[in-house]
Amino acid sequence: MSAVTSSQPRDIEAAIFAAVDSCVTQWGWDKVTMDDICATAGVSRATVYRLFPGGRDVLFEAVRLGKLEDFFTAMRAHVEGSESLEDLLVRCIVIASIELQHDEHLAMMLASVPGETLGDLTVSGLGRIVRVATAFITPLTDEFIPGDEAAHIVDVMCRLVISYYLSPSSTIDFTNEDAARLFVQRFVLPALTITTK
Amino acid sequence: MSAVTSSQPRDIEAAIFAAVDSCVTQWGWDKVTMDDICATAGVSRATVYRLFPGGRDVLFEAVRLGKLEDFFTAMRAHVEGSESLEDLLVRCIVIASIELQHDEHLAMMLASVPGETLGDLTVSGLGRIVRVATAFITPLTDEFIPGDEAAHIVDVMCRLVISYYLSPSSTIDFTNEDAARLFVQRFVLPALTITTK
DNA sequence: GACAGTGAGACAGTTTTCGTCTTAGTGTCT
DNA sequence: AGACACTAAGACGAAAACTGTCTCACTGTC
Repeated sequence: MSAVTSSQPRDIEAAIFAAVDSCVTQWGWDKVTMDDICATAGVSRATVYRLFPGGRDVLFEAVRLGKLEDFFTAMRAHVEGSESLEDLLVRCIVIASIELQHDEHLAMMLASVPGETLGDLTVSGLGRIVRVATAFITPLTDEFIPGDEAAHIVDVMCRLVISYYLSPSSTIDFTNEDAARLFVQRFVLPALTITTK
Repeated sequence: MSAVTSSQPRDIEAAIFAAVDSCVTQWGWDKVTMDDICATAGVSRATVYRLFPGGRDVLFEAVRLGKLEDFFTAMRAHVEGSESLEDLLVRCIVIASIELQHDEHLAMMLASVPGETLGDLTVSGLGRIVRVATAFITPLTDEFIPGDEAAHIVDVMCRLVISYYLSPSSTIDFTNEDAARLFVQRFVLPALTITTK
């Protein structure tokens, strides 16, 4: 995108990221080796280890972090400018749920431990997602409720979205806006300790 | 299918075959381990090694042999009763080409060496396919031409079908019956040393 | 109870993978 | 030209995974 005068370290990094994505899509986290990634990226192992000191863990962590940020950045763009807390929450829930359902690969990316199955996602990967989600979403709630309350709400909502994604319910469908709104109105907003605008 | 009085050794074998198929489809030959297969089949490793003494190689060989036989059995059923050598050859070519194109997974299954890519198929896997194809098809040509001549024809046709599958040509499309027939008429039948019925 | 078949897992030998390192090659600057 | 930064290729030992064999306990059937 931007001009790079020397050789293209950005391009190489991007190629590696793309290679990881491609390899994971093809084989899944467990089956991918560093050599697979190097070969796919058309890059030597030395280069990968220099760009990502720490090896496999660091590289995969970087990829997952990138995915997470992409996801929440895109989501934030879609929910920015909400005129009420209710609108904001509903949009977040619906968009996240739809996106998760649409891209199963994403869910694995979001998980913390590489080999982690979707079933195990609730165990260790969840905390991570909740943290990032909180960091990304709470700024948007600033104009409606104080930070600590927002963190609490986001935490709960995040867990619910993931739970309903992993194990859909017949009574609540978070990919449906009306259902999500009804849920927010009944269970979330009344739980607030202070009055919202 | 048939009644089995004791426990179901057939079912277990079938489960293992299905597991191999599933695993290979999901990860490819290279990435599949015996443990993957055992887990997928819901069977202990001891059982797999008892049913397929020799381990991985024997098991995979059995699976590939089964696939090969399925393929050619199905094909033979479709071409049986051809009323002329021309018809027989054309049908074989078209059906094999379509089937190959339709099921890419099959092509890998047909290859001899597990890790073999499609690109390498021409090297070592080809001989195997040609052998089996010859064994399955030549009986059908008996009423038209003598065995040694048939083997020669099948050999050539087999290589051509695979070649055009691996690297399609703009001039000949073996999945098209008319094209295949034209080819047989022009290049194959005239090459026969004796007169066909 | 004898028996055949199975699951679970320990075991050693082998192979693969990881992460580090060295070497040589390439293109860009001064 | 020479210094410099970056890379490919691959050797290397350590760690991990995989393989194939084995034993043992369990579960049904005869």
